Amino acid sequence: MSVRVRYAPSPTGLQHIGGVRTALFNYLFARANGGKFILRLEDTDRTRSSEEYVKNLYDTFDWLGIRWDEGPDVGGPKGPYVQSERFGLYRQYAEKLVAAGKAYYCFCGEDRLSRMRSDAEPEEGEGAASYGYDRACRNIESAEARRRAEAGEAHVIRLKIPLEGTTKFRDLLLGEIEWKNADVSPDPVLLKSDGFPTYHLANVVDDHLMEITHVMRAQEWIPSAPMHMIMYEAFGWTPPSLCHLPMVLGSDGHKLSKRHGATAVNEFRTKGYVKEALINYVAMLGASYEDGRDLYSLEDLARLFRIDRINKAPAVFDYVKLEWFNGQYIRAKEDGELTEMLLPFAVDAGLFGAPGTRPSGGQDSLFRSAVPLVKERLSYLSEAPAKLAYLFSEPPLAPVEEFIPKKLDAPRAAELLAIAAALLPDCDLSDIPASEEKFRTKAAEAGCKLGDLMMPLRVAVTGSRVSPPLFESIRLLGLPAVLARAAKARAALAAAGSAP
RNA sequence: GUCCCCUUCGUCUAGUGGUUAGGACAGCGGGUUUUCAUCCCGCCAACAGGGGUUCGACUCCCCUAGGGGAUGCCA
Repeated sequence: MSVRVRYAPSPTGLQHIGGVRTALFNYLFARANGGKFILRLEDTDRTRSSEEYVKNLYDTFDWLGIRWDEGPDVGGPKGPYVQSERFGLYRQYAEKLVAAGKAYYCFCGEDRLSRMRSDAEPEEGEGAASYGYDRACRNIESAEARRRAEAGEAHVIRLKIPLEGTTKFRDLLLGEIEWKNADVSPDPVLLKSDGFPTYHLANVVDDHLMEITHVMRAQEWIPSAPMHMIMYEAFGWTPPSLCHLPMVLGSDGHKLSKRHGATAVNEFRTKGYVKEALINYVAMLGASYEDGRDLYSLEDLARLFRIDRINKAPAVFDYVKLEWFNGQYIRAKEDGELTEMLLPFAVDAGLFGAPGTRPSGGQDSLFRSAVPLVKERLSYLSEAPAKLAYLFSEPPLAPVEEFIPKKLDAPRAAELLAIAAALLPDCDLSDIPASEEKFRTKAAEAGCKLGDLMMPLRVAVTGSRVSPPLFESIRLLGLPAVLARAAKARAALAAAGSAP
């Protein structure tokens, strides 16, 4: 039987790292085993589901380059792949369980249930309290229950969890897991009063109908696994293999959530993370592939993925390490591709005029030539515009002290700046080593280090002590502009020198 | 409260009875270098604790502790 796995998110929020991790592992497992990866939208919570989140889901995975073989947008033989479009199915299957005596109508209202829950809160100094539904409706005569339901009385359908005995299943990662039925959630709701299924029913019915062979989901689902097994048993179906993935935690050690910052994939994207880095990093959260390697492409991962290389313990999401991966992939990009990736960030940041302005022809070619200068200096794509701004507009004059090399003073800085500027017309800036050699010689004559000779010029040209390489910058900027900036800086230094 | 899962450097991990417990990120210290960065080299740093089993335990078993999760007409 060939492998069929699914990612079954509910569109009730933005896609975040946790979801991507689950999807990625399912995808990798399918690819590694020549199986199918299926997307199923679990939009059964009609108050929280929204189109906006569906769109975000598509955008996210489209960006990441993770594609499903079957799904709402691409179709497939087991559709529809949206649960709200399968509405009729669930009542039908729930009724089947009722008819078989495995489930029952429950007429308890929300008010009674919430009162019951708050009563169960452990009081100060009190011992064990029981939680969950008290099974009040379980013993209603079935004919009586049917009559009330048909009379229009609001109701849900609940699964009968056996009062005694145990339920066990074999988790592909965790091994044998056995539960006392008394510890399973007491008679969970299968069909809500609005006629929609709960996750539990929909997930079991659809996994069966869609012939899912392996369910890989986060470990937070372990407690509901026994109930699902009881359902498969009640339906007389063979359950899929289960594999509960370790959770991804925030730096505070808790389940990843909005509180942890930029966990929505969207935000990583706008901050300038590249997809390869995100995929590589997330794939390594809670799993390993081969020894001695850090960098894996999606294709590598798809080939190497194995369940027995997954870790059981939860993993903490580390932004710093992700940043390292990002730098690695940025540097690995070919210049042309990196330029295309950087361009939107430059446009948005207003590098070419007002934010949103496209580059002119000249700006475009300048930008292309400048990209190699920042490539090794980027952790995120979004950092590029600020680092290159001095090439596109004159930077504000730096404070005087910025110009002054260590242990020197303003007059000396002005002098070195003049020497450096005077040397420039004699340099062939397309030959960096030669230009550098000229400067080195001149620095020796002037009795200072090369760095000291370059620093005032660097600050004059780029507006900062920290900048991309200076000779290349000067070449891109052109001599006239550079000399003008140098002159302006000299004037400022002179003024500072004459003031006490 | 109850139930379940987990436990190797700060973090991600390798390890499947005999290793100086390896790698990566971070940190620290050097080197290359026109600044910054890249790159290179080095250092620091872990088997939660206690019992067993065994000639021998990070590896197997038990207990304790700690962490996490679940306990919804949300998924």
